[in-house]
Amino acid sequence: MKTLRLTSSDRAILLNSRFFSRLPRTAAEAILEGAHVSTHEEHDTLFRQDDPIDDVLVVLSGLVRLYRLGKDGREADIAVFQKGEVIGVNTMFLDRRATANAQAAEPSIIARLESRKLHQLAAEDTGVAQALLELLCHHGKLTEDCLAEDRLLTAPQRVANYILSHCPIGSESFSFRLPFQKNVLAGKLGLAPEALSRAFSTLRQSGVVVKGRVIEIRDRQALEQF
Amino acid sequence: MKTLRLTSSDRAILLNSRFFSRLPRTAAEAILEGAHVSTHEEHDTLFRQDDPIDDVLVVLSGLVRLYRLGKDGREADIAVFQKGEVIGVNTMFLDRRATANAQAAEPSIIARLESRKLHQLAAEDTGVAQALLELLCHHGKLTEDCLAEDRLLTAPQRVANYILSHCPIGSESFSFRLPFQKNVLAGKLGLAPEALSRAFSTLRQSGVVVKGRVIEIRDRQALEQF
DNA sequence: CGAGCAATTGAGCGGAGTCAAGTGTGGTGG
DNA sequence: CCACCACACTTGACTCCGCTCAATTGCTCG
Repeated sequence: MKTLRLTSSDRAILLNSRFFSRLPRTAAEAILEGAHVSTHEEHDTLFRQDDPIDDVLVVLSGLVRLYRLGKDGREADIAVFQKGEVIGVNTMFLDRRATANAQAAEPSIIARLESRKLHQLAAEDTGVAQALLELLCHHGKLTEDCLAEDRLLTAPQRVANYILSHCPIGSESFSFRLPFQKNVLAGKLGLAPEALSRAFSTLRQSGVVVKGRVIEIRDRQALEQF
Repeated sequence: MKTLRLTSSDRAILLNSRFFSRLPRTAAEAILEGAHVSTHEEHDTLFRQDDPIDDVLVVLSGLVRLYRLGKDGREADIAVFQKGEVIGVNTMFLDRRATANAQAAEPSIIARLESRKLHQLAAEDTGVAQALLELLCHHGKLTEDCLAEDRLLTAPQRVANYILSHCPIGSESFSFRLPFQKNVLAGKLGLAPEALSRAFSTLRQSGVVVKGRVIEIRDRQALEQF
């Protein structure tokens, strides 16, 4: 892992991200001041549970998996972060220690912002605080969604849900490309890879065709009531 | 449900709560200005998913269950709130609509704060924003814990965990009283009531004795490695 | 063309949900 | 004071979903 300064395209990605776009311009500039970039190969560990954390991470490209370890070594995914998403804001306001492990699930490029500085900016500028509040609420809702899905839905239902969440409203049939390996999707949905595979099989009879990473939906209705 | 003004003991409970105690004094006073109180019987619904939400709720006494409904009518608990805990901050920064249902799981007294006002205070005073940030991070972590436990632990392990989380560190044997009905605990742990019952049975062989709502632990070691 | 990894499929098992019956307990009223 | 009822909880029997392990297929890239 090498650490470098930001290129101008890095800056562009950051400034267009959901989080930065809600940030006051001056604050955004200030944070970019001390920012660095690191590159990682697939399976690189970014940090481990209980590690002290000094940076907030932003995915510039690639994919980061956040997971916890069970006593037996099994892994449970908490979240998966894609381009433009922010990791580690939680810890900034807790005890500054990671609550989970983070691992690159693809070759990835990561921006590192000084969390001290961000914290300080939030304490000076309510605009920054506001952006952080919205970010946290959004994350919170996603985690709650995940928890509810785990408890209410079967594997095929979860997968159907996931597919529908990628469907533009109003379209009856459509197709899209999975943004990552099926392995990762399985983790994100709280399933073993085999279970995901079987779920796709089951959904075939509802008009879902899977070829490689491309998902094709023929009958949206059938999916919705699954 | 009747709505009243705050009594002085209500104010005391609020001001001692985790959230208010982190709030600047003037802001706390300002919020209490427009606050009201409502009382609810067991099973009363406080709000439903997708309801527009104008108030942030604080539990003064009793218990509030937050849950989502599956298509088949099954319920999945997202969180359970006890005295002093705050409900509905998330929605304040999203679309102001409830992401779940809330129900009194006991006869309960609830304080209602104007979320508009709280939101405005957060936009003026970074101290308020800071308190909200900490609150959200704390909630976020709890939800993540929950998700990870669901995915990593069996029913007896979850129960063992719950018991240990109520154990003062360093004590080898101890006992405590469940703060609510087993029914509610089951929901909180994502279990059917029967599964909770069976889990307690299993844990008996590790030195857990359950009598009514009182849990007694004889051998902490045994629990920890369950 | 072959090596290696991703994904699928099959067989078997175990955990937890469901339904149904039983046990206990606290509260009410005779 | 006791009988009875209501309700929380427990226990049993059964089913089913999803995990595990293992074998196979299919891809991708050297």
